[in-house]
Amino acid sequence: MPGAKKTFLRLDQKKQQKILAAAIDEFATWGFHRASINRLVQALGIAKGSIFQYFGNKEGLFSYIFDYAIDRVKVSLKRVRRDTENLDFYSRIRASLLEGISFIDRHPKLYRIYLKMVFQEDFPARERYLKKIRLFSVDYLKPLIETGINRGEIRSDLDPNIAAFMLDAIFDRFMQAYAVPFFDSGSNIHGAKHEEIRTMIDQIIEILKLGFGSEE
Amino acid sequence: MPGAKKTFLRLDQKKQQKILAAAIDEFATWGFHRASINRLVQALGIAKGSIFQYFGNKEGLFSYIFDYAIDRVKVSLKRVRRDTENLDFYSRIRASLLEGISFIDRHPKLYRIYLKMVFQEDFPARERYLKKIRLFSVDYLKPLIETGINRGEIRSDLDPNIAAFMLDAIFDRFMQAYAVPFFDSGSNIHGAKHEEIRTMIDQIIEILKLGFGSEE
Amino acid sequence: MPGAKKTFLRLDQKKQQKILAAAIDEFATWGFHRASINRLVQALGIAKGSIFQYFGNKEGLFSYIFDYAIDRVKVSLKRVRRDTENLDFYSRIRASLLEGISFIDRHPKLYRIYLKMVFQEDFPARERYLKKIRLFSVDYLKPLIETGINRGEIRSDLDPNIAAFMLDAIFDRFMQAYAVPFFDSGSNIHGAKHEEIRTMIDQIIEILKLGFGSEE
Amino acid sequence: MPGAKKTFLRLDQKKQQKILAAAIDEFATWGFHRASINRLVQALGIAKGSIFQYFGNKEGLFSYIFDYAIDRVKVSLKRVRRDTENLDFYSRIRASLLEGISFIDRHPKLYRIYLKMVFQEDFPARERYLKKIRLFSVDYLKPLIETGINRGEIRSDLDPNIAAFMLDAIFDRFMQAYAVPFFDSGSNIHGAKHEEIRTMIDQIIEILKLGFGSEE
DNA sequence: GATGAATGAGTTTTCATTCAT
DNA sequence: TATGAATGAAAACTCATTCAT
Repeated sequence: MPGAKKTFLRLDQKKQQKILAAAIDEFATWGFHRASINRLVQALGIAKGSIFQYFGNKEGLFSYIFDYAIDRVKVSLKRVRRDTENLDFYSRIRASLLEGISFIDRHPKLYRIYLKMVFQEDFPARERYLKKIRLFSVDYLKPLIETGINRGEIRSDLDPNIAAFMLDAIFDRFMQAYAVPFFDSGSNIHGAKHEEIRTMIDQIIEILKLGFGSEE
Repeated sequence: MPGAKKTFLRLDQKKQQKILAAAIDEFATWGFHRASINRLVQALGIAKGSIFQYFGNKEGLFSYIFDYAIDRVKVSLKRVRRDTENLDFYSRIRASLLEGISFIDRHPKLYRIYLKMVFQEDFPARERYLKKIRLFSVDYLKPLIETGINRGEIRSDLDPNIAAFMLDAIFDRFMQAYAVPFFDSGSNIHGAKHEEIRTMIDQIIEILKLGFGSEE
Repeated sequence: MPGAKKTFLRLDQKKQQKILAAAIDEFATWGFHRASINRLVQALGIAKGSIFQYFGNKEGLFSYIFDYAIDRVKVSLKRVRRDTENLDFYSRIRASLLEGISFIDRHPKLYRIYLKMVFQEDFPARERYLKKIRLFSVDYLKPLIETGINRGEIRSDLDPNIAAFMLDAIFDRFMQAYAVPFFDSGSNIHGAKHEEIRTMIDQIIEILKLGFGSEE
Repeated sequence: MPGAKKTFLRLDQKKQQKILAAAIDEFATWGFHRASINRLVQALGIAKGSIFQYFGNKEGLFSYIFDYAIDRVKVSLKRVRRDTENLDFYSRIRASLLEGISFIDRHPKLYRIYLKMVFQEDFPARERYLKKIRLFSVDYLKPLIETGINRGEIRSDLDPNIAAFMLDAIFDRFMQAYAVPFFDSGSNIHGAKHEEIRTMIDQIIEILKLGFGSEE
């Protein structure tokens, strides 16, 4: 049911973009429940009724935003996969991590929406959204791992599911640490120069190599 | 300023416990902003004004709950540290991870409150709360790592800060994955039998050993 | 910021008038702080939210009422000034006093709002409102006095500022005495027949003539 | 009914004074309705129930404060009357005005309570309080005027009631202007050096002499 | 198709007063 | 006599949604 209505899609691109940007702003700043349609239309200078005509209700609007975000990620990772086809497993993971933080840099608000969605359990239709992400994560990592095993870069006694979980966990936590200003110093990585982050990633890759790959 | 007033602390233990439990329930279910004092007093069968006499305002109530949660964690980890004093570094990390998921089993609501707090950036006085946690995490991990280095269980060329970050990240992500019903299957670990989790932890420990310790 | 929103100004005149009247009633009866939006919308038979859509908040509503009152006074005094252009100074003051009590007769509630505003020091944005009045009082009295001095009706050694203060004081206190049911009898003037008030004014004017004008 | 109960009067003087001072503070700052018993007992560090045992209810407390204020004024003016017995009428009025502003300097809070009481018409039992003041004002001014007429300092064709009204008006307005920070500059007298105020008073006295006394 | 006025249940917070201890 | 916990009505304000124009 939710999502964009034809009325929205018939608008000219410029207006669609404007509404999209403002809605992303609102949800990223306030989360779903505290986001205010009042404030949104105020900022946009359009009628309140229009939003409901375009998206049905608040959730419809959010749903559209979320699908848009997923699309951005998909496009982004597809490019990495294609560009790294000939590299070894660890280089591909490394490239993916770099792409992850690059994505946050380019779309910080989209990532914040995602984070809020994951941890605010009372989100409407939260499970449907999460399923989309899960499928997507598996879709992306599983082939990488399998190719790695086939090529002998990962020891064959490692359960691919466990490997996927670990990679997903590292991925996720690394991005969280990068996006959320969690710590002021010490173990914090946000604000660190990209060089330092690259060093961190290299260390992680090193550990993965030792842990995943050391067979002989 | 916020926290429990004398008024609350003077109540008999039974009533205090009842209110504490109901408030934890409310915040864990709804997060801070969507939690409703109306609903809370309804559930408790007491007057609305009483809550404000006990805690000053909504934030005061939350603050009290949060401090209570931190105390639980402290007690919990202090025990682990004491009980594992004579074990090697990796065994201690392993014990800490096990204690972490045990804590979630015993206090699932407290952990959910914590998660929401971390990712809802518009939380009132969020930074004050986060500082408490950060200090605490550093207080706990740093000595463990240093002892490990001194004992030669961790290679000396590893930056203790990086090590702390990685451990904190693994810790945190593992607990998140355990607490949040993120995935329905596959790489999900929530709902997995404790046996399987133990196996996962063992694998992680193995990787850490290889990554942190392999010096010679 | 505060004042009427477009939403209010777009309503049809009849409804605007009805709301205006009811709000004046509420503020005149209860003052700012004790005025109740609940009671107001109850009396009007409209939804509570509407008032906030019209005026933003309670202060916005008050602000609108106050500006309306100032406008009434301005119109009223402008007329006096124009109608008495050719009269001498003392006749003009006399006419102004008469207009003052006539204004109270026509708009008793507006005057009561004004009085409460002046003496309730914790009023929000009280200073902004008072500034409006002060400017207005000076704007009105100063030219009158200067013209009087130029025409030789006021002795030239009288400080115009002192004269303005005295006139303003007499003006103000006279109107207060007229509007506020201060005394039940004796020195009270409220409820006195207009004839008697005219006599009082004449005596005051006589004193002013002797005090301000006796030069030779 | 309202006023202080025996329970209050039996307290030792120090505690009575402390409560009196705190209550004056509260009422002067917030007016009657916005004054908070909660805040008062908080500031005093005594039990909330005590206030109700001492004064019955909020109005009883206010009533006691108000009576206390009237007493202060009475004592103050009685002294002026006695000290100026042998002076002429105008000197006595002059001395009274000076005593008025001196009273405000010594008891600014009491005067603020009075002002709020006069203009907040929904005050409980407001009329009873006002009657006290009226009687008092008449009691003070009438004898002064009559003595002045008898001594030939005031022309005999002046209605003593009108004279009393005018004096009361000037008195009152002058004190209001002194107490309330009404104007920022120009015609404002608050904050003016006492010297300047003395000059103002002298001019007013001069006008009164011309207006009241010029008989021959 | 666009508008925006109307709605009313919801929110947190304050407060004078009562009364059992 | 003193205490202070309990009360609940009242306050200002927000908001997603509806629907007549």
